[in-house]
Order: sequence, then C-alpha cells, then structure tokens
Amino acid sequence: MVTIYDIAKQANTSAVTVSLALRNSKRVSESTRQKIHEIAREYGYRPNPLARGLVGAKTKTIAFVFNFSSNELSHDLSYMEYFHAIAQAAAERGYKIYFHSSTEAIPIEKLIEDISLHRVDGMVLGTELTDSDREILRKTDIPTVIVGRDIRGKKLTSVSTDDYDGIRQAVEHLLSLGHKRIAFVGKSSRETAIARYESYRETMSQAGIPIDDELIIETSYDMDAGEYAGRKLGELENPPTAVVAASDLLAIGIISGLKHKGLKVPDDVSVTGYDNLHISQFTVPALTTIDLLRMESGKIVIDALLGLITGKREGEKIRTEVKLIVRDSTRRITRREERREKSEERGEKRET
Amino acid sequence: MVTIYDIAKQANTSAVTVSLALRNSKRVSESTRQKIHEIAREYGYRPNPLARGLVGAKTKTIAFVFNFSSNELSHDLSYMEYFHAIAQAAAERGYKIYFHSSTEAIPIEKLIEDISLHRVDGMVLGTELTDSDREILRKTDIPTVIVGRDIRGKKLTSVSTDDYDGIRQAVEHLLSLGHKRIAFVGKSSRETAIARYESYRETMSQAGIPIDDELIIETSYDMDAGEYAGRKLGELENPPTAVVAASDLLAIGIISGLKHKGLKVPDDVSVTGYDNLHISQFTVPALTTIDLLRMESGKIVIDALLGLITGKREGEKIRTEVKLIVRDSTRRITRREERREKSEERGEKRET
DNA sequence: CTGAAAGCGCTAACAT
DNA sequence: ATGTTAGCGCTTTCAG
Repeated sequence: MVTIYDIAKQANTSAVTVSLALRNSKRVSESTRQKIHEIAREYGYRPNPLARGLVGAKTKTIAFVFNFSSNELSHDLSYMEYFHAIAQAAAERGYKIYFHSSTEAIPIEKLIEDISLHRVDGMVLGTELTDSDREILRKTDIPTVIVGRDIRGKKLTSVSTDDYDGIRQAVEHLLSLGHKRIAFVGKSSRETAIARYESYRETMSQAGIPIDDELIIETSYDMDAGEYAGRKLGELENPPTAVVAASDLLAIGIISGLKHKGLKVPDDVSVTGYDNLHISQFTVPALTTIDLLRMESGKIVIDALLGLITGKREGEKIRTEVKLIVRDSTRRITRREERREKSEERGEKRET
Repeated sequence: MVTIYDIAKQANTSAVTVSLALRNSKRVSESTRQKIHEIAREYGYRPNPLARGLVGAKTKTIAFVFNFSSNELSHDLSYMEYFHAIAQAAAERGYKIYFHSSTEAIPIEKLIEDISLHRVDGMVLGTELTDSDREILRKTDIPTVIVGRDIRGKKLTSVSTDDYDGIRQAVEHLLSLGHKRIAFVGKSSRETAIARYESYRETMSQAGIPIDDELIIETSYDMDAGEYAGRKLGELENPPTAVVAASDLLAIGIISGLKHKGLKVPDDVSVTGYDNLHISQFTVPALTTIDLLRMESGKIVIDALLGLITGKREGEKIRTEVKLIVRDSTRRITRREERREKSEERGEKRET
C-alpha cells in the first residue's frame, strides 16, 4: 500500500506537503503541487479513508438507512427503485455508500451512534420515525436527508414527492373520463399515506362529488392488500366505476381482486396506480399511474445532502414533482357502467 | 466518545488489557475481564471500526457489489430481492455493509483496491465477470462470495441457484400437462443464462421431443424483451402451446405480448417464469414459476463468507435448491391447442 | 497475567 | 512555502 510518506520520499518533501498538495491546498506552490500529483498518479496512490476518518476529516462516504421490513414489502419495490436512483447519484458524485438495512425499526439514537463511529459525511434515511426520533434528528449535526417525511432541522432536509398533487392528477384524470363513483384504496395513518387520502377527498369535493364511505378502503400498500380490496369493492351492491390506488402494487392487486369478482379492468372499472414502478408498464393492462421521477429525485436528494455537508445549504423541505402517465388501466366511462352506477342492482358478473 | 483508555482508567488497568478483555482473550483473568465488560457496558463503549481497520484488525464489515445497470433492469428485481435477503442475513450476524453500486461494470482490480482500503472483512459480489476478473478473483485473498457464477478459489466461494434443475422442473411440469410444442425464451450468452437453456434442450430431448428452432428466442431477461418475444411467438404460423421463460419479468412481458396477438394465457398458451419475484403471485394470471428460496440462499451466502473469513471453510461451489411453484399461468393442454399444434393454419386470433 | 512502546495513514496546529 | 510534532483509537509485539 502506497502512503503519503512514499510519495513524500519520492518528491523530496514531507508528508504534510503531500497531504496538502493532494487536497489542492493553496499553501503549496504550484510546481510542487503538480509534481506531487504526478507522482501520486504514477504510484497509484489512494488515500486511506479509514485513516482520514480517524482524524476527523471527510470520508466521502454517506450512510444509507432504509428499512425494508419483510412484512411491509409493500413499499419495498418503490423504495428499492428509489434506493437505486440515489445510490447511482451518489456514485456519480464520487461518494461511497455505507448501508444499513434492518428488519426492525431502528432507534435513531443507536443509528447515529453507529454511524458516527463510521465517520460518514452524511446520511440518507428512508425509515419510519417515532416522535422521539424526530426530536433527536432535528438536533443532530450530522448532515441528513430523509425521504418521504415532513420535517426539517439545521442539518436536516426532507425530500418528498408531491403526493397531494399526484393524487389530484389521478382523480382529475378519472373525472375527465366521466367517472364519478371513484373509490380510494390505501387510506392509512402512515405519514406517506395521509396526503394521498386528503388529496382524494378534497379533489372529489372540489368537483362537487359526495364521498361514499364504502368506497374508501383503509389498508397497507402491498399487493395482498390490493387483492383483498379489489374483491371487497367487487362485491359491493354498487361497485365503483373507477379506483384510485395509493400504490402500484395495490393497483395490481386490485385489478386481480376485481377480476376474481367478474369485473374487468378497464372495461368495467378503471384503476390508477401510484409510483410508476418499472414493472407497471408491463402489467396487463398496463397501469395508468403517477410517475415519481425517481432518477431526478435521487439527484435532488444527493445534491441537497452535499449542500448540507459543505455548508452551502441549510436544512429545507423539498417537494419533488410527479407526473401522470396514462396507460391502459383507465378509460372513458361506458354506458353500462353509468347504468350500473345509477341502479342498485347487483352487477352482472362474468367468469374469467 | 468513550475509548478503551477511559475504560482502562476506570478499571485501574491499561488500554491493552481492556482491548484484550473486550475481545475475550484468555490472557486476561476472569475477574478483570468481567469488571471491564461491566464498565464498558455502563459507559456505552463501542469500538471504533475505523481505528480497528487502521491497524489491520477485523472490522465486522463486508462489501456488497451488485451492478444494477440501468439498461439491464432485467435482473434487477431479482437481484434486488436477493440483495435484500443477503443484507438481512448479514445484519442478523452483526455485520455491517459497505455498498458499491455502479452503472458500469467495474474492473475487479479497481474494486478490490478500493475495498481493501476500507478494510472490509470480506465481500459479496453479484456482478458480471470478465476473464481477467476471474483470474484476479481466484488469486485474491479477500474472502469473497460471488452469486450466480461458476468459479471458486482459495478464498472464493460461488453460490448459484440450481438453474439446471429449475428449468428441468418447469419443462417437466409443462410436459406433464400434455404440452409438447414448448418454446424457450431467454437464450443468451450470459453465464447465468446458459444452464437454463441447456436444461431446456436436454429435458426436451430426454422426453423425445425434437426442438423447433423457431421456438427458441434469444434475448435479454427484461420485460420489454418478453413483450417482443411474446408478439413474435404469437405471430408464428404455428405458435407454441407453452412457453418456458428464463425470468419472471420475461414471462410477464411474454404474456402481454401474446395477448396483443390474440393469444390468452393460460387458455391458449401456458407460460412459466423463473425467479418467483414477490410480484409474480399477483400478476394476472398469477405466474407458475421457479422459486429461488432467496432467504435461505441469503443465509447460505453469508455463512459461506463468514466461514471464509474465519478460515473455517475453504472456497467452494455451492448450488442452492430451487422449487417449482404452480399457479395460474399454466394449465393442461386443450383440444383446441392440440389441434392448432398439428395444423399449419394460422391460429384464429381474437381481440382483447 | 499484565503493561509499555510502537505504529496503522492521515491531518491540524504550531513552528520555521 | 514547507516541515515538525502530536495524536485520532486501536492492536500487536515484546518485556516484565
């Protein structure tokens, strides 16, 4: 392993000068700076991040903490794609990743302890937060970006997708296709779920449509739950003509569930998803959904974090754009659906 | 930050003794060992992994290198699920993860350099390998486990799913349902693809069925490719009655592609996938596929790696079990299909 | 069974 | 503009 001492010897100078020169300090003359850089390249010198970290310098490493809990595989796909996008953005900017995964929710305190031991320059969180976690996070001075939470602090920035706008776009799309009896699947007390549900309610009421509580389904975001919700909606005396799902996974489940009850998508019912997973363009039917622009968003996350690290930016709340993608799971309301909507008769179910 | 010196002071002993005691060396008397442990716990002492790494000791950290290339999102879902499983197994055993992701293939040489700088105890690879990569890897003395490759070395173990067996199970399942005209989608020169294709050929010929080359489709593993392959098969004068796909993503694409050509799954064509992604149980129809038993496999990977790290095991080649999961995308061949199979007439296509 | 000394590779403070 | 000294927290000789 080649160290700054080796370089120093070759350059007839001291380790300090080498260290300084390599970090392009202006305390070193241009000529020696160049010479040192050249020798370093020649020798294939690479700074030891451990040694750097030990003396408290920057390590060019950031910690990632996402909890992919097994039970709630729900969001995982979306998180995983997001994780990937952020990881890529970090790599592009020369940052290494120190990754924490865990099944259980980790107390933030433990986490910070562990992370500060590794002397990362900052961290990206994608975990659930308790109240005390928030308290601690707000005060921490480790530059932190958290995704999908509504919070900020001196060194804490949150980046969230604009879910309120997303669901509004979905509902308005359905409205524009003539649907009125629109169900919402995915109400929940989880923080990421709240804006979606509220947006649904408000957009509906702004359109002057009363909300039928039997069309609101409280559930987690995974496919199993969607399947169940789809069946439940399909069994209704008067099923919806359209469904807004709070996630793509839910939507896929819902389509399957509806089908089991003899309702076809989009023929009998239109369904919108949320996330635009890579897979959603290939489901049958391809999903009309809300794109989270993850690659963009990943860059935004990393840039915000680097801003925090360098001190060029303060903690902020960032909301990223989302975009409706129209595919095949939604269509203009049909006569039959309208009739069904009016009547109280049980819809004619066909077998698959 | 509490160090061994703090503990030493409290315990009226030296840092060395503390260091030794904390690692349960038998060079320390039982009484002092206990006292030191107690004080350490009380003070919330946590060893600094950087300092440990700097002196060349174990860091309880392993590197993960998976390349989720954007273009070949193909395998990503499968890899991501696998990644998750391994990460969890590592966490359960108290290992931290240092994560490398990159869009491009990384020259192994660079990688090892970078990784050894971080003094990880070992690494888990899930990347493509060039010949020179193999050369280097076989010689490296960093304990390494690589997934999905056929290679081993002194400190290098490979863990692969038994794909030959997997495809055999899929083909035999189709055979048992009366299918004979079975297509294979996903032939490719990629290492993970070879066994699957060969297994298909051999299982078919063992069943005495000649292979029709127009039923073999050479392609990558992603959904787009599947969609295309499905259309191509659907356009054939004499389409297959069943399709073996080399990945679930392919299968999902194929089902969609076939549908566009008026062929329904499983009514007109049976399709098997490969991977058993979480999502595959919820597609319509739910996929008959090969389960990779990833959680098991993740543990096998980590245990093999720990074996290498502790020197208790040598490099080996491990093949993990896979298991057929029968769902709704396959069914017994129908009269109509049989007729179609015999005739040369173009199949009657219906609209969706 | 325990301790003193040395050093891993680097950087920050304090000289020169 | 450059060099010297010291120390980050830990472990590994080597001596008692």
